[in-house]
Formats: sequence, C-alpha cells, structure tokens
Amino acid sequence: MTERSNQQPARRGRPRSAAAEVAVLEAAYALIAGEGLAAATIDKVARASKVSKMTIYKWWPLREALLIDAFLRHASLMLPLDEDGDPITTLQRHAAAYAEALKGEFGRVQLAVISECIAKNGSGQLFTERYLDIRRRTATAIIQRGQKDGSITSGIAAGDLYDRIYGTLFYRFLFGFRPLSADYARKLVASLLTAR
Amino acid sequence: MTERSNQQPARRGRPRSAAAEVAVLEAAYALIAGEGLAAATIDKVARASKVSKMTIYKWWPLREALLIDAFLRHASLMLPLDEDGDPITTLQRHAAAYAEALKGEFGRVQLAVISECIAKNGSGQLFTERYLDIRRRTATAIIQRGQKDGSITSGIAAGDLYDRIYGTLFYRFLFGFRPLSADYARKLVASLLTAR
Amino acid sequence: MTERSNQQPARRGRPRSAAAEVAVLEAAYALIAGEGLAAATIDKVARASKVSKMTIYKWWPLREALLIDAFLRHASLMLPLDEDGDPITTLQRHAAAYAEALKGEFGRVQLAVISECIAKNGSGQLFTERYLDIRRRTATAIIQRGQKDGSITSGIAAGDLYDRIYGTLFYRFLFGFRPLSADYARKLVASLLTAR
Amino acid sequence: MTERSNQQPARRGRPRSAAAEVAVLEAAYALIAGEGLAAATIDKVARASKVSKMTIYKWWPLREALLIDAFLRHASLMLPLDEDGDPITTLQRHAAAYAEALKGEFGRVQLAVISECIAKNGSGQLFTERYLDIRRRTATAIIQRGQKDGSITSGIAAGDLYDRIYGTLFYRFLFGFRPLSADYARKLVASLLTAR
DNA sequence: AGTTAAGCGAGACGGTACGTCTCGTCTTTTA
DNA sequence: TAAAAGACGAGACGTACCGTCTCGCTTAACT
Repeated sequence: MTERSNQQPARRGRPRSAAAEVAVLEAAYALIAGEGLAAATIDKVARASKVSKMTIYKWWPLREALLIDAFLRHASLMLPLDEDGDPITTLQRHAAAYAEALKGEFGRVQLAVISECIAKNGSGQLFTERYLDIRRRTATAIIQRGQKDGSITSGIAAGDLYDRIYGTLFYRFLFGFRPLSADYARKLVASLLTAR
Repeated sequence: MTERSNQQPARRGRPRSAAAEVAVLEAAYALIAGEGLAAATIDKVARASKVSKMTIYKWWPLREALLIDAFLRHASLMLPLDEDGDPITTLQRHAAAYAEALKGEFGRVQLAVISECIAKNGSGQLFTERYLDIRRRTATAIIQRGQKDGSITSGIAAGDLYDRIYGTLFYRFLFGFRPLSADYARKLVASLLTAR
Repeated sequence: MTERSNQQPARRGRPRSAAAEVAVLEAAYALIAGEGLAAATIDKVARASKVSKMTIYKWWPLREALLIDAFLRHASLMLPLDEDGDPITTLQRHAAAYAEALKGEFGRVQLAVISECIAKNGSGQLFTERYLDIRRRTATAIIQRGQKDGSITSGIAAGDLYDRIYGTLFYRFLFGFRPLSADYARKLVASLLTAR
Repeated sequence: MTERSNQQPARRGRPRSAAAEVAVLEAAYALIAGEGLAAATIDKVARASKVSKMTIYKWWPLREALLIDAFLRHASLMLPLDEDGDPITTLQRHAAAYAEALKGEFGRVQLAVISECIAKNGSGQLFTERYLDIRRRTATAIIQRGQKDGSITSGIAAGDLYDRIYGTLFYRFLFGFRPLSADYARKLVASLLTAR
C-alpha cells in the first residue's frame, strides 16, 4: 500500500484514483477467495477490476504486496482485539474468533498470502511486518497486564506465550490437525496462560 | 487376473532408471536450496539433472510431489527420533536439532515445499500425509510413554502437546520471531511438557 | 525461414510443424494486406494463425524476417523473369507486371516490409539480401545479354541500368507520382535501355 | 518573465511558447539522428525537450507530422537549388550534394520519416506533399529551361527526368547498392539528361 | 535370435502469465 | 487559460514456464 500522508501540500498532476485502488484490492481478494492463489494473477486482477496492468504494477511492484494489501483490507475489520476487560477472556474471545475464521475465506486468503511471501522472499517476514507485528504487540501488552495482576503465568515472556497460542492454532490449521474450533481455542488459551 | 507371482512383478520393457530419479531429486533440492523456490522450475530441474521433462512428468505428475520427494530424501537422514531413553530428553534433543536445522538449508527447503503445497492445494495436507504424520505419531507415542511414567503432564492430549511444541517453533521460524535456538527449543519442551 | 536440407540423417525430437509455418506466413500476409502494417503485430498473427507466440519468435526472432518471408511466399510466385527471349521485351514484360502489381496488394505489402526494415535496421539492407539481390542479378544478366548483342546501350553498367528502371518505378510508386502503369513501364524500359 | 506588453491583442491566459516548439523539433531530430526511429517516441521527445506530452499532442496530433517537421527544419537549410546558372551544372551540384547527404544524418532521418509515413498511411504521400513536391517543381522548372535552350533532351517529360535521377539515387541508397557518391550522381545526371 | 514393450532424451508446440513499454487521453495544479 | 505534471486504459512487446505431444534410440524380458 502506498502511504499518502494527509498533510501533503497538494501534489501536482492528476491525483491517484482511489476508486482504482479499491477495485484492484477487491478483485484480488475475490479471486484468491474464490478460485485460489493460482487464479490471482495480475492479468486476471486487471481484467476483473478494469484497472490496467500498468497501474497495478505502478502501485504494487511486488505481487506479495498486493496480496497482503488485499488481505489487510478485510482482515483489519474482523478479529478486533478490545484492550479492556479481563485479559484471559479477551484473548480467549480473540483466539476463538481466529480459529473459526481460519476455517473460512479468511483462512484461505491468509494462507495464500503467506505462501506467496515464502515463494518470493523465502520467508513470511513481509507478512510479519505488514500484519502480524501490530497484532502481536497489542496482544502481548494484554498478556503483560494479566501477568501483572497475577491472572497469567509470569515465568514466561509474554511474546512467547503469544507464539504458543497462535503458533499452535496456525500449525493445526495449516497441517489439518483436528479439531480446530472456538472451543478448542478457548481451552488452549486457558491452558497455556495459566500453566505453572 | 494373469497372476504372474514371481514375487517381483518382473515388468517387461526397459526398467526405470534409478540414476535418473536420484539426479532429478538432487537437482531439485539443490535448486531450491541454492536459488529458492522460484528457481526450481521443471525446466531448470530437467536441464540441471540432464533428465528430460517427459521423464520427470511421468514420475511426478504434480510439482508438489517432486518437491516433497526432494525434501524427504534429505530430511529423512537428519533429525532421527530414537524411541528409547528418557522421553523429555529425547524430545528436547529432537526439538533442538529441528530448531537449529530450520535456520539452514533444511528450513529453506521445507518452507518452499510447504509453500508449493499451499499454492496448489490450498493447504499443507499433502505435506502432512507424506512427512508430518509419521513423525507426529512417533513423537506422540513417546509423549504418551512419558505421560504414563508421570514425567509428562497427563491432562493434555499427547497430540496437542506435540502441536504446541512444533507449532510454536514453526511459527517463530516462519514469521521471524527471535530467538530460535537449540536452547530455546529445549526450554520450550520442558516448559510445555511439565506444565500443570 | 529455416532451411531444412533434405539429406538430413533423421533429426531427433518432434519434427517442426510445416502447417504452423504456413499458417503464420499466411496470417501475416493477410493482416498486412488487409489492415496494414500496424495491424500485423505478432500477437495478432499468433491469434489469427492459431500458432503460439513462442513458436513464432522461435523461427522468426526478428519481426522484419517474418514480414519478409510472408512477402516472399507470395512474391516469388508472381513476377517471374523468364530468361529466354528478346532481352528488351522480357524486361518490358516484367517491368510492366511490376508496375501493375505495385498498385495492388503486392505494393501494399512490399512497402510495409520495407518500412519495417527501415524502422528496425535503419535501411532496406535485409530486404535487399533476402529478396532484391537475386532478382537484380537475374535481370542484370539479361541486360548484359542485350548489351552483347547490341540491342541495349553498352556504355552504362548493367546494374546501373537496372537501378534506373526499378528505381524510377519504385520512386514514383512510393511518392505517388502519376502515372504508374504497364504502358509507362514499357516506355521507360525502352527509353532507358536504348538511350545513347 | 512577467512581460505584459500591450500592442498585441492581449489574449488571455498563458501564451503559446515558441521556445517549446523549437525544443520539441530539435529533440525529435536529435533522437532520430542519434538513436534511430524507434527511440523517437513521444514520451522521450517530451522528456528530452522538457515540453509536456499534452502540448506535443496538441500541436502534432500525428506522429508523422512531428517527424516531418523535425526533418524539414534541418533539410530546408541544406541542399539549396539555386535557379540561375547552367541547368545541367545546377542539377549536378544538387544531385551530388543529395547523394553525399544521404550517407549521413540527413539520410538516416529522411528514411525514418518516410518509414513512419508508410507505417501510418500506407504510402509516402504525406512526405510528398510536405517536402518533395516543392523541390520537384523547382527542379522540373530548371529541367524545362534546359530543354528549351537545347542542353537537355526534350523527348521526355521534365518530371519523368527528375524521377529518373532522384529515383535512381534514392533506390541505390535505400537498398544499399554501391557506389553512391557525388561523382556517381554527377555522371548519372549528365547521362540521363543528355540521352537521346 | 528376434520380437516386443517400456524407458528415455530431444525438442516442437499451444497456452498463459510475466513485467515493461508506448500510445493517446484525462485530470489536476501552477504560472 | 495554456502549459506542467503525472495518472490512467489499452494493448503489444519479448520471455519464461507449464504440461503435452511426437519422434527415434535404448534396454531388457519374452518368445
């Protein structure tokens, strides 16, 4: 995504078409969700969105970046992490929602994006930077809150606890180990966060 | 049926070239390890191995299958899981070796294989069937042994404990969360398996 | 065009498709003749001939070469120069046929080919090598025959006489100077070849 | 400059920049002469001349027109045809200068312009109208003067004699037939204009 | 010993996406 | 209000890989 800071002193020339950006991201998302990663070629995205390839390449020189942006556009809206409330309950609610979401479109698209990152960069680093980091930081803060008030085990680093929860869920999802449900997620969170 | 029970099927015609199979798998592995997934095209594998494309497609109609086989050829040799000995120590040794291996060629190739599986099938299912399942079953048996003799927490299913260990390691590897070392792995195993 | 000498010791691999070659040349010719040079893109030729772009690029790495071959395929059949008979009459017949042909499809395609050669190489050299040279040599021999028997002016090099005839005709055609007819061509030949 | 000299009908808005027109034509000429026809794209001309594409398209809606104008700007200055003096000598001097000029930048640019006219219009008609006609008319008048005073063959139309001279020279230049020199041109003119 | 059937290398082929380029239009701000 | 800056749709460019398809040669097992 190309950041356009809001305090700009009015750029010259024709301004970038906001409609085109949205159309591209929506088309990319729909293609991945509907027909899979392989179908989300730049050519098809261009055809579906009625935005020219040139324009797409201009704003997303890397295919991964486009896929991530398409994913973010939807992912940001779901799975909110409200920071107030009981830490464990909050995390349980979020993990449960995540586990359920993975089964649907969200999981399909997320995997596609990660796969593309690996194929192009050899790792999920870009995905981490653009998506995971913020979420991990937010959740880690909540865990630390819980560690301070004593509701969460304090012998283990908050970041590590986070990885245990979401690593386990992601692993089971990716490799198809059952069950992966809201209930499973809630129990997992409780078990990991209260272990001594 | 024209039973021809000579023990061996004793097929007619020229027998399959074992040398060709090895050459293909080695070439595929070298390409992934050296230049990345994108470089491991069938065309390049054919050129590098001096085996014709036709022959490659004949034995591996799916690219994923070829990549998995190339990976297995090396992965099987490393990371052995000796079933005797103290359960926790055994698992610690294995997890530590896994964590270290991920940092090198092994990790690069494994990711490439998984990425390809996702791109073609939408999930890592095939990777699970051909690689993970056996290892998970073996390790799970060891965990169960530990649960029986009391050295490992028994309130949690052995399979779930396995996923917590390897899910966490894989997650940290994939998304680049530091540290990921033999020491980290050993502590993780101890922490997860002895939690109450 | 890729010469395939007939005495080859049976080449290995799938043989080149003769049908594809013909289809490409016909499609290219039809496009130039029908819609002009600009329409004869490789993409359109591929679509029209149902031959893939790769194949076209393989055999004709330069667009000019394809256009020339397409032109040759038709040009070779028309405008034959029978070497026997009275030199002046023979050349008159040929020049007259040439002048008439220029007005139609032949002229259109020839110009397109020459234009493409200029655009890519800066001159008509390639066209000369692949088409003009042979014809000029044949005609020059006829002129020399006439010079020997005294029917054609002998003070001027045969090649130069050739250029005066066809240069004048081509110039008038290219820049639209009227008239350009069979009759004009016949008078021009007689005038130039018998001048003292 | 904030010049606001009355005198002029005082049109509103920014006046057309004469400097821009020159810059465009010079840039176009330099590009064709330096890197060839293919390099003389509108985009590059715009960049090189620092005139915006819009402005170029406004004054030269057809690319051919721009190229012709760029060519004319230089061609007009060279190859003058002084109408007084002995007809044959005058034409010899001019033809010799033309033959020599063809070998350099002039020839390169002229070919590029003609090629572009063919590619867009299917013929050199536009080039004739904008460039050739005037020159041909001037030269034809001189030939007619020679025909009246008896120094030039009178049995052949002046225009046709002109075409024989320049057609032959152009033909030899375009298709690379040697030699093409001042000397060759002088002899050609003498030969063609005094033939009986 | 000759026949048969599969394995195999070489390479042509249609299809499709890649990422880049130019064209010609359109939409803003600046002078 | 003309020119600049630059975004945009259309579509060709030339390359690469995919997976399929002839070919002709090679290698064994079966007659």
